[in-house]
Amino acid sequence: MGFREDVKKIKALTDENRLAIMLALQHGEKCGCDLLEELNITQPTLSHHMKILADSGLVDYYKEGKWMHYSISADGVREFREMIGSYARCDCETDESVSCGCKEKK
Amino acid sequence: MGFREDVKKIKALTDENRLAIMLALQHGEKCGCDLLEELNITQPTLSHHMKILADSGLVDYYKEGKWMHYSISADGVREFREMIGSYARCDCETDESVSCGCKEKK
DNA sequence: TATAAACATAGATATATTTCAATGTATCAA
DNA sequence: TTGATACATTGAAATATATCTATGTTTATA
Repeated sequence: MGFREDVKKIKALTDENRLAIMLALQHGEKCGCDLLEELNITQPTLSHHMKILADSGLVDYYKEGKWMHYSISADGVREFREMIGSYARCDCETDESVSCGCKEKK
Repeated sequence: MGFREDVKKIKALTDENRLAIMLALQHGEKCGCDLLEELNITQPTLSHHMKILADSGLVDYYKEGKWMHYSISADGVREFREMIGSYARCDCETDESVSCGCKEKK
């Protein structure tokens, strides 16, 4: 099972600061210094979070001189949502023939 | 910001066993004993994970005699995906006028 | 070259999470 | 009533995570 990679990607969104960063990037790219002003965290902490978001594929980045520019990855977002959808889904027409073994234990 | 609750919900899917449980429930409800047979974990560990999934709203349950019956919550899944989509999204037509402050520092 | 700015890395600490063994509770059956 | 089954709770141990301070690296500028 390749759950480990998916868990790692989903963990990108399990931190309040990283959620705030995703919202901050929704209207276009920003550099690290801009993000630092919006979030009450230190620069090393921001660096830590941006690495996690970039590794997940949700955030793209490029370096321009001294500045790192971050933006939401449209492809990353699409793939992320598809991946989430593969777990957060249900076959709503429940097939009783595959229901649980307790039925037979009665 | 109400990020804390969303982080808590997203954490429901950041464990390999809980992802396996979501897949195991995709074709209909199952009782705890069935899930125990599929997952190489102890009963208290399963109980722990089911509580987290139920608290997130992704999984419904009811008790029937000795047995707990678990199933995917269609409403929970829909709300979960909408919540994820509020963070994993981008306004793809980037408005340059709102780009980051570094532009002016040059 | 020397300095400053932006960012990354290393190390330490506090907290959170996963897991299990042991035990408790509720339900059913003999 | 007694024993067995299914599940929950408690407490402990190992691991992971978030955060900071201190420091290193890269780039631009005086």
